[in-house]
Amino acid sequence: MGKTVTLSDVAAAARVDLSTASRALRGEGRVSPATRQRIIDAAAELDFRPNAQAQFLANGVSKTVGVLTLNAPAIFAMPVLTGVNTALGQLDIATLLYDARTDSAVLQESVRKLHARRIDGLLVLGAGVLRSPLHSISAGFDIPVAYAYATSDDPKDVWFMPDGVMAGRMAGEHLLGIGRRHIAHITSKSDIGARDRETGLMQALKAAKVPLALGKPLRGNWTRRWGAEAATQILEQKASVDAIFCGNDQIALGAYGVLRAAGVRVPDDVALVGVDNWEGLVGNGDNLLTTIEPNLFNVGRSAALYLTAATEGRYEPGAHYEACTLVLGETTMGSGIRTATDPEGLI
Amino acid sequence: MGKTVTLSDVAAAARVDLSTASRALRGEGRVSPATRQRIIDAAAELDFRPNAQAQFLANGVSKTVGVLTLNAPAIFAMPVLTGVNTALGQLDIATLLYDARTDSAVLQESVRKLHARRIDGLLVLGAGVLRSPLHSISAGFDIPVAYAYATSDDPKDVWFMPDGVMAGRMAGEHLLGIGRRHIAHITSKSDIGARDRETGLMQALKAAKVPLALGKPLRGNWTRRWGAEAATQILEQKASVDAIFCGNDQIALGAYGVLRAAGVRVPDDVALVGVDNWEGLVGNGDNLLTTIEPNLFNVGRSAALYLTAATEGRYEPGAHYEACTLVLGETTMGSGIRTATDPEGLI
DNA sequence: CTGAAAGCGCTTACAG
DNA sequence: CTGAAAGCGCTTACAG
Repeated sequence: MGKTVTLSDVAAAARVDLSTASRALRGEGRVSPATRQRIIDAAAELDFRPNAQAQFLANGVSKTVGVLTLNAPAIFAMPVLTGVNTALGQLDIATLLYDARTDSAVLQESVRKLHARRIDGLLVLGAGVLRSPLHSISAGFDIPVAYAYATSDDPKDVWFMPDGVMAGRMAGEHLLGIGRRHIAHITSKSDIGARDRETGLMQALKAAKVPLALGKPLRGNWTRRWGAEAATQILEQKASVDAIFCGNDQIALGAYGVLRAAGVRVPDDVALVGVDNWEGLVGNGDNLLTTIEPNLFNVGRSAALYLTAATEGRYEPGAHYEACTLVLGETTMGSGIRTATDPEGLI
Repeated sequence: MGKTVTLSDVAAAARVDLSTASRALRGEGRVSPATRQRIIDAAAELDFRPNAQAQFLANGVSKTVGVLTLNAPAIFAMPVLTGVNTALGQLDIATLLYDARTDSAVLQESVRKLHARRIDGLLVLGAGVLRSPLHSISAGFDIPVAYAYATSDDPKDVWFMPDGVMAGRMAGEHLLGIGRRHIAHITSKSDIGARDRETGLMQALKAAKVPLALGKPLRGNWTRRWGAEAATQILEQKASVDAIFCGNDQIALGAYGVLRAAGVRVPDDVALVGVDNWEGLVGNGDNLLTTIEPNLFNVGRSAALYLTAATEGRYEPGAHYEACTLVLGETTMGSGIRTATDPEGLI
């Protein structure tokens, strides 16, 4: 392992000035084909790798994006962050994550550090609806700022979210598509995610001129327990329900348990759709639940790509909603969804 | 927004040479208290933030760690990566992620880029047992290398893993602790994770002089379906079993469904313990399953901290196992585990 | 204690 | 087409 080879070494080997070598290597400026080739050969010969730090300093960039978050290990933040990391890595851009928790002093200090590092862009991650302290962040930066898995009340901001309305619409259309006409909705109350999914469901029902079963959604919280309780209510009402769109997978699993225990066949009597697809990520291909995958990874990726392309003015401000995906499972498709290698359907 | 303020500006404002300013600001070298204070005041006044890129170049560091992985979005990789990001961010170190998938050419190119960037350390993430192509990576680097959620067959390597043996031991001790003496084990076959958990369970049983129920583990795969099938087998054998340690949560959930459907009370008749705690992360406090949390976030953090401290020689080579945590749930504690705010226990 | 100088490794006008 | 020079913004021996 000799010393690190530098541009001067290449220039010397090719018997040119290092400015000429610099030009040749990046294909700019007038350089005769002959000397260019000589320089390129010398670089290859010496296995020259230009010092990125030096280039950054000379170019005034850092190839680093700052990520500010209030709670990185949150389950919803991790896929977004992974999407950010992956997309930026493909562009040779590093990620500097500051987890500010709720401490405003830490946040201020983080912003200073990001400034010092001359970051090329700033991502604010998973803060829910944006509060003022975070909001003011963008003020001090003359670089692109985006919000991922967070929204803002300022229309000049740019943010990226999963498409909750689409999730609800897809769930509704799928249930209608398999012939269900008495579709109930169990969800959480007073939550923007819940509202969007409900809106989407209602769009689908309206388009098919099918009313919502029970007249209105059952609103509780996001837990499996609430799903069980709401399903129990539905059973007790002896309402005519042949499908339930559950606001998330936990609710769906809770409802599933109660329905099965009551001897209700799923999906034959009642079909079930959830949202989140955590089971799908973990479940080694179980495919129990039909669910809507919110593609959080893509939310992170889109936000990251925006940041790197923002200077080119290719993006509109405001909200960007990432498409979600329908994941089929037994709760709407029955055991037909099972894989050929494991056809017994033992669960 | 005027121009960016530089060290020269500070020096000029304090009427000293910039070399003096540099020394004063970082507290090194002989500088009289008076002029030092003058310089510090000037810096504060001008809101000086030293250009990190320039410092890196001068110091020959990058404050960037490279992360090489074969599949970043994998469910087990995300928490590890998040742990890495968070720990490094606290040290003002950026992360550059290259997701090489299985392409060896991409991998080689990634290594070149990491070299060019003069990364301060390299983390290989979640590759399972290390194969030769990845293994050779460390050869070209004269910086610390660590493996996170991956193992190596070279004892000179350093790697960080969740403690699978401890997971099995904790599960066993917990079941013994609540009075169970007929503990069965459902797990996956031919998997290093499965083997470690089994080893730990057997340690706990041996210490208590309690034999494994059924004589040996039921080995299948990691799916909920296998959990259901194995539980069915146990029921059919009419074996005397009052607890099952399941190799992961999916198996536990599959077994849970079958037991409940067969009228077996959980945990009164049969207690259940899983491993992974995904439900806990997602479940909004449902606490259905008693499970072992592998603390993957900590695995990532430890690997990251090793990388930054490696030069100080504070770490041993070889394996480092991160402690896991017992998460109590209804499947061993009954409804007593329920939160006070939601005591009905409807599921 | 303080300043003048060289250096980190590259880029980029500017002359020839 | 090519080279000599200044610059990116800091650090660090080396003199005084």
